[in-house]
Amino acid sequence: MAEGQDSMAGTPELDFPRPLTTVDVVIFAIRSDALQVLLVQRPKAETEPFPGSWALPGGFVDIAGDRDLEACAARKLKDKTGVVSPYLEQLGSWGSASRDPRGWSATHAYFALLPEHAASGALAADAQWFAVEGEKVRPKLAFDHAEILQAAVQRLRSKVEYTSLPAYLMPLEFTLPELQRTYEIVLDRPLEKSAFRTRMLAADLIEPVAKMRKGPNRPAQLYRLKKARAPVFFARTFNPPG
Amino acid sequence: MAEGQDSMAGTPELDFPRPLTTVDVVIFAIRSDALQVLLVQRPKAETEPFPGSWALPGGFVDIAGDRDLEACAARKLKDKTGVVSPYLEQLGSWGSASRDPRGWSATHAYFALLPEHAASGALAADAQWFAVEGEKVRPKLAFDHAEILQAAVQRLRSKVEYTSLPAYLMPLEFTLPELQRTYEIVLDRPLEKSAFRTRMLAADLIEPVAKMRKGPNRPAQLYRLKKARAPVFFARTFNPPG
DNA sequence: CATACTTAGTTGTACAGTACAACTAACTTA
DNA sequence: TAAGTTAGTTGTACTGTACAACTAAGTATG
Repeated sequence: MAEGQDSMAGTPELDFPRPLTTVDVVIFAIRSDALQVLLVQRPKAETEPFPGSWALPGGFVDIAGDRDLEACAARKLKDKTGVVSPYLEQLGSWGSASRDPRGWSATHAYFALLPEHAASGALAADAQWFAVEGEKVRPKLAFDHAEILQAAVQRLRSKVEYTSLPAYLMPLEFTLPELQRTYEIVLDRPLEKSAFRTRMLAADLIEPVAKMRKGPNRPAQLYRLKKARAPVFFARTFNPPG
Repeated sequence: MAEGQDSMAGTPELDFPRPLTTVDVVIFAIRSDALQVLLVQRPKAETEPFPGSWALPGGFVDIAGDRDLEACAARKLKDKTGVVSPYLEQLGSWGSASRDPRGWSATHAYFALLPEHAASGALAADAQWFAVEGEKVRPKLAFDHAEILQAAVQRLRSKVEYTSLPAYLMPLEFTLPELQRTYEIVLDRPLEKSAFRTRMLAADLIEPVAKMRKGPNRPAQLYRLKKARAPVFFARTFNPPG
């Protein structure tokens, strides 16, 4: 990067205007059999940009308190949901002169996956879950957050095609049909049962626990994630294109 | 993100310290039958951080001149290589209190793919190509640029497994064996000839031109990219894992 | 208590795309 | 004309999925 390269050689000049720097987090969970995302309502004071609008949780980097960007994202996540260490992945950054009325700003966007039980915990007062419909949510979002959300949904859907990411949306113990249902909700299309089972069991990702999920019909084997598993990558996508 | 959420409600306070904001570009090309990356030497003045070290091309965002982050990355690329619109993709961002001795800083990293002829053009005086060895280069890099380079190489290798990205490293006209060689250089492993040809020809990515590449042995069919082709995604990786 | 219903899980065949290997084709050089 | 090299094709095997029919195990209902 050569920080300082743009300034006078030999006399680094750091005294120029800097962009605003923020971090935003797209927090996903499966709730009510649907993919949902957590939004916060912006303060209603007219001095604020987009007063009263819904927005992604986030805010300025605190250069005194935040060690790095990921710690900043984790802090915002914890502030809004109380959740401490879920799946957290960097999504990308958006920066331009026009995205914030207060001036040139750049945001570092992350996305997080929460299991349902974590998503049902104590929310911040200004936070609320919204169903993802297509690649959008109902309310009009502040800033360029609709674009960021769209990128997050696309990234999630794309990775779900060939990774075990949805495992992070599951409770500690779950059945294979439940995991398949989560895949189907995220991908918004049905998957084939036997191929799904074969793939998941071959992936060395989950292990059976000595319990069954009882229900109104045949009980299902319960599984849990093998400990400390990074997401698994599959060599193929699910339904071949064309 | 709710920019401003961290400040007092009703009285947005923008008068707090902001991180330094930079953009860095990892510029790849195939040169001398190897994957190479463009580095620049930092000014030698002792007032600069990492004086004389090699670093990724980049620098501060110019909030007066740069419309957005990508325009800023394109500007840095053009400054160093003269190249105007190659393949340019966002890689990620790195930000922490410690990565720059001048204070809390965040960089937005991009990576670019250049065809060899573009990479051989007029370089900036402080710029030079280095072979990528493994996921590193020989010289010790300034800041956290070794880490950024490593992420770029990993991203490139990973995407090459299932996309047509290497097409952007090729000249306007090329043969299938040449394209395969480019894949092999990036992946650092040999690929199977017939499967490679089948995949590429089935991808509707390239079209033959009415010319042959002459050489000391059997001539090869020349192809070119179909116009305005976004990268193609394949449903499988090349060599199945395991 | 038998039967229907529902969901869990298995089995078998077909198919697509690649791996692997052997082959043919076209050119140069000696 | 023969040898060497690279381009390009062909055929068989294999892997993982698609598709569909099947069996298994429970509940609900008469």
